[in-house]
Amino acid sequence: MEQPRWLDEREARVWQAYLAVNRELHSALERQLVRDSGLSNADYALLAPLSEAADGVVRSRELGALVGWERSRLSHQIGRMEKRGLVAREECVEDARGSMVRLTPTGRAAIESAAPAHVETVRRYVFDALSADEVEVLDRVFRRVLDRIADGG
Amino acid sequence: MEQPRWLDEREARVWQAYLAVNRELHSALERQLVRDSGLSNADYALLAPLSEAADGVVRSRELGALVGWERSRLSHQIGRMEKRGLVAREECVEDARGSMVRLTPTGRAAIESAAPAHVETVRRYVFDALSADEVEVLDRVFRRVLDRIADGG
DNA sequence: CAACAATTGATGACACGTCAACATCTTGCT
DNA sequence: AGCAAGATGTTGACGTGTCATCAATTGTTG
Repeated sequence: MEQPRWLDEREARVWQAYLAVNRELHSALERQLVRDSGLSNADYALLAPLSEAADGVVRSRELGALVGWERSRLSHQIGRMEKRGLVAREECVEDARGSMVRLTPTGRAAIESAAPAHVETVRRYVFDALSADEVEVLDRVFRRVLDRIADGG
Repeated sequence: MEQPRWLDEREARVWQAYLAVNRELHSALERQLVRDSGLSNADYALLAPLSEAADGVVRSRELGALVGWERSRLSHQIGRMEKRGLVAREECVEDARGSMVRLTPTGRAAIESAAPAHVETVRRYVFDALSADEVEVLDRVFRRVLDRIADGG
């Protein structure tokens, strides 16, 4: 690392604002979810793709890919949700290493009851504040940043 | 909750992209920090404002305000950093309830050695990918979202 | 000043996330 | 077939984040 290329004033402000949005949005959504339906952001992240799958059954590996989580994180979260009866683990027929995750009736009821208020909250805090042009800029920008991170180091 | 106003296709895509940026950026930065300097994002978040304060001493309450953390989170993190010798707690003279946080020489060495590579990583993943116009849009958008969340409910 | 309220910080319990290590199974190579 | 390499999932340890609660102190108000 030679001469560090520091952030200029505007960049530093935007970076701090990004960190703040992260923090505040995450905790606002978590509070709303827990209060209105007893689900956490982590619960919701898994229940959403499960509820969209045929029969509410998804292979663990694929569920991980859908939400972008590592195996260990996924396994721990599924374990916690299993204890509360939101999902159930089943053996995988095609691949004896694998494990299937099944959405229980309790889990389906939970996500269906949570979704409207959750989406409404996202809309209220985020999309109601944005013009169509701004949404388009965000789309491009987020995708570009993701590409950069994926392109390694 | 009457008719839920669902997100349209583009909004849903952008929301997923936002969640992915969060996830990937946070973990990429964490990995870089831990690898190159043994600090976590949480460590860095506290060391940065401490290193900019006169004498490296900040009252706990104010440090919390600077980084936007709740008291409990701050107290736990300071405790962990104190164990590793990065900061030290001292009594507060003006207010016997309070507690002062002091950056130790070890802590200062850590943040000064970590900062250049960390900033370089933020620049590489984020700001090098953005035009000046896009940075300006992000500035406005982030601020508007923060205002909405702060305006309660 | 006394009583009540608010602020500040610490703590324990528990949820969440990451890493390294492990067991098990599948795949690919020879 | 047989073996090495990779894939899949789980586990334990530990760092991180939130909530409820507590103790101590300060602020406010009658």
